[in-house]
Amino acid sequence: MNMTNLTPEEKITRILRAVSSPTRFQILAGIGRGEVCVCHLEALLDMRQAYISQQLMEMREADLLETRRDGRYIFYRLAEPQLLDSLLEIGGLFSIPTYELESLINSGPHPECCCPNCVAEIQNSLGTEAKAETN
Amino acid sequence: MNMTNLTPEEKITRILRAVSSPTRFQILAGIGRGEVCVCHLEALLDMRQAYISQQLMEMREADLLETRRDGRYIFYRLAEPQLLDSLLEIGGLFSIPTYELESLINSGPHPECCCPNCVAEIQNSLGTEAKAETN
DNA sequence: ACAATATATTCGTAATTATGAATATGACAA
DNA sequence: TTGTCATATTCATAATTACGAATATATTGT
Repeated sequence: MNMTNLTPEEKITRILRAVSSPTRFQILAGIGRGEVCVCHLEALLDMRQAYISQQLMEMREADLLETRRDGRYIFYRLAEPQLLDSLLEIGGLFSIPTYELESLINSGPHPECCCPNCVAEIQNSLGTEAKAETN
Repeated sequence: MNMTNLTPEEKITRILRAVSSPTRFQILAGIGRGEVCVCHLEALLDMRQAYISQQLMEMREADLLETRRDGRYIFYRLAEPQLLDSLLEIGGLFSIPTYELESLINSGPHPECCCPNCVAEIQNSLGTEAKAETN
């Protein structure tokens, strides 16, 4: 699909449409400003893996997401993390408290996710925790 | 439809969904930062009246639009005109030139619209034009 | 009261989207 | 090379949405 011959309204609504389903918004927020693997989202959002993959594909086709492969893990990240800020801003215009949306935005590892990112971060915080205890 | 029991993701996507169809985006932009009547949009966008009304209703139900009646005309305006800025911003993030979207945003009267607003403004500019000619 | 005009609503159907079930692929470890 | 795990794809169908045709309503001028 060549996008250069889209009208301006088609271009912008292609983006908007991709985030305008509650499920996809949750997934987008679940990815947050960093990068996460699919199983992370699975644990975080309690959705079936196949379903998450489908929605990720839709957002990827709309150029919202980019991916990086690391072994058998595939990490997703927002192509434009600032999109989250714009969406919070729109929420603000319509009286949606920022903290409500912010609370959906992922940050940090998930205990049930076993991807290298999460495992590393959890080990890390266990370390500092132990170190803190020795004080 | 009581909105207080919606989840945050439902609240925000209710707004996003309402602007995520090319037709509705055109109408929203056609209203612009001021207020216009339905027949204005009819002339501007070359769409059928009934169809425009339907889409206006959808956006009104999503609280995007407000109305004012003046005789047999009903004027629509954005509940939050800043929404346009946020949408342009999102467009910018995804390489949609601002002028492309800006060009869809209505400003000023339409020669084929006979509502009081348009007629007044056109008369007005004819006046200044005539005055300009006398210089 | 009636005609004309601006806008809204209802209804039917075509088109699209959502979403589950099943299965495939690709990478790694043993 | 086989099994396992992470992720992707395909397919079917339920649910929703798009959008035209027809008609209704509200306001104003006559």
